[in-house]
Amino acid sequence: MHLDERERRRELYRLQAMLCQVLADPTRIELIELLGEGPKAVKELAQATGQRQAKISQHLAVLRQRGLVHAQRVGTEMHYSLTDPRILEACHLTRSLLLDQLLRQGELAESVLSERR
Amino acid sequence: MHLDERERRRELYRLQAMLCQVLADPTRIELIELLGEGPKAVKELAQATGQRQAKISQHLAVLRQRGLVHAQRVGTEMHYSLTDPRILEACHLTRSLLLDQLLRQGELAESVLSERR
DNA sequence: TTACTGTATTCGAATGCGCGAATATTCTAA
DNA sequence: TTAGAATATTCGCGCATTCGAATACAGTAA
Repeated sequence: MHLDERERRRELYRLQAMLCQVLADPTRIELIELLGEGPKAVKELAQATGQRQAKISQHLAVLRQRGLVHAQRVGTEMHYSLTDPRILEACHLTRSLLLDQLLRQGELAESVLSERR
Repeated sequence: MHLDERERRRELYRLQAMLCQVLADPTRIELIELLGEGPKAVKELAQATGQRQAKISQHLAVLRQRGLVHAQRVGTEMHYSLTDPRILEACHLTRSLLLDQLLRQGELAESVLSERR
């Protein structure tokens, strides 16, 4: 199957969108952050996030299917870890982008307020 | 309204997820890439992507509402531009992450194939 | 004014996602 | 083998998202 240049770029954008979709959930972001500290069992993750185990497993399944995390059996537990530290980097970059946005909005709000004084 | 530490972190993750959600669409990624080259009119963007104008406007509206792009009237046209070059950076980082993943999968496929020889 | 170009919005249908609840699976220890 | 702990999966509902089609709106030029 041969794709021309535009189709190849489109396909890449499609895959990239799927990757971003995985990052587009607060629970999954939290899981990635926690796994950034090192491998953890499902139970630990459930405890740390305060979420029900089934929910955590569901989100871990998504991360697993997309190849962002790796699971390993240790006795009766499953230990999850990030497959690539750059996943954490990507999270941090989008977060700093977000913080800048919030900051700018804050400044905007302040300047609007100061104009009214 | 006072939030404790955990709630504040949760709220941040929620906002970050919303930001990622915006990046989780192939058309929007393409628009961001195009706007990375400089400001462009809606018509240009529609042409460059080969998508219908209404669709482009819809996606631009999403980007606008989330503060990723800025719109400016120029005569009868609307010129869109990125509000922050780091948006492009974020796109590029997730893309390189994706490419690494694809590469690794490719290597895996190759090693599986070579084992069977 | 009218006509035209460029852009935005609305609507409805189809699809996809996240969640809780319930259930299944897998491993270990007795 | 049975019991129990840890984890995974399935199902169904409510909600959000995307798209095309149609329509509305804004600015310009005649």
